[in-house]
Amino acid sequence: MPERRSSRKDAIRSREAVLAAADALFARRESPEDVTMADVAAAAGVGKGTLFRAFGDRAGLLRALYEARLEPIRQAVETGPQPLGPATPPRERVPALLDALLCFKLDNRRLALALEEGGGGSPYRAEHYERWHTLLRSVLEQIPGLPDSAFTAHALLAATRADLVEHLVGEVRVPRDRVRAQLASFVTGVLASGRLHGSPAGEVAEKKPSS
Amino acid sequence: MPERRSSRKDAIRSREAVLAAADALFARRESPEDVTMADVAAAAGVGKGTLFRAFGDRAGLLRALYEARLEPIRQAVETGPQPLGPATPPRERVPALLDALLCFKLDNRRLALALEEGGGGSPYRAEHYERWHTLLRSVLEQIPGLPDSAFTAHALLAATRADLVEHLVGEVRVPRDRVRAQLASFVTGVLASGRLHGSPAGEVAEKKPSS
DNA sequence: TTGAAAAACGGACCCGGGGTCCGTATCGTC
DNA sequence: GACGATACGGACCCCGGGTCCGTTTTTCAA
Repeated sequence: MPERRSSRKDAIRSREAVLAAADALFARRESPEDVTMADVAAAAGVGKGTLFRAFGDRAGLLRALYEARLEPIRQAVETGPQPLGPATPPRERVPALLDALLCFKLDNRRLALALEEGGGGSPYRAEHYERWHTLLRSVLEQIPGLPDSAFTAHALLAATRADLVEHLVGEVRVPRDRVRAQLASFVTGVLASGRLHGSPAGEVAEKKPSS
Repeated sequence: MPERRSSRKDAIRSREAVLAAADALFARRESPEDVTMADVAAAAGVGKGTLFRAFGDRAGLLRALYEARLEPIRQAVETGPQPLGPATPPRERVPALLDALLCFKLDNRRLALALEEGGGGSPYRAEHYERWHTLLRSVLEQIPGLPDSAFTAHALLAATRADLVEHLVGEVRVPRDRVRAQLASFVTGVLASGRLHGSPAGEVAEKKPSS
């Protein structure tokens, strides 16, 4: 599987060595922030210069790792069978998407954590977030009765934030399947609410904040 | 209002100078991470040593600022009148609480952002989060039909995350009241879903993740 | 095959920011 | 006013991300 065209083969080997080493390191170490770039370089048997030339900066490395790991799910979502694929009816697809995302973060806790917090500024500017949000939004839009699909998409995605997942699984020690069930239940609730009212909300109580 | 007992008055003056300076800086500067400790010290007319003795570390300063700002809301929630106070019926209090929190983050975007991301590890270990979560959880518990109040509380709080708020208001330029309305609507939906089923969810589709 | 230009390598180096240390200044008490 | 206790401040240390450049490897044309 030839990857980078017009790249020297030693460059490609380095790149892959780094990817593998970083993956291993993030999986092994407790906290993402004590995986240093020098560590990664050393573990990959490569100089720091090489590492930074290949990925630009720390965020670049994280992104590359993340995308690589996410690829199968992306495929399944874009062109796969039910319940992730495009042919799935919205009410079924939304929970499936969120469950898939949750599972991904459960399986790649440290990595997701590293990307979302250290990833150079807001996670909301990352294009992988953009992708999930756009997708989820458009699927939600096909469900009648939901108030604001853009915001709802944000809110649902927020329920799968890496640090929340880490907190639940790593600190509170909630078992994996329990978290999945809770999220599923929450999503169900949100979707079900659409059944009740045509277009709720609108006015909100008067409020005079301190500032 | 005498604050710290058994502290020398110059210490108190320094402490307050720092608090004020930091507050101003975080409000003025675009991104929280380009407010440096040295900046704060300089702006307060104080040495770095003083600053660190007073607050321990960066996270400590952020926490102190945050708590100070949050104090009025805390009061209103613990011993205040409706709709924030304890006498409010749950179905009404939950949206009020979340709206108050949202407003707070809208009014203190940079600060909340700084605390949540740079605040030394997971925001979920911070005791102010703990407080909100415990409170929200207990109020949710009084509403029959909601699946798992602990998780629901997390999920609702996640919808007010500082970086999401910042994204919506600062990037997408959604007007303040719109965001409030959207959140309100979302919360309404979540609460309403309890009306439908006694104890939903439970089983979740089989899934074999990559790892 | 070869030789030279292009591309990649690697680690010494730089820089900026969080946090510490300790000699000096201030406070508070007797 | 003198002395112990406390706070001050900024020079200093450390560590991690990112850069630079002399050296090595690859590639390709002659």
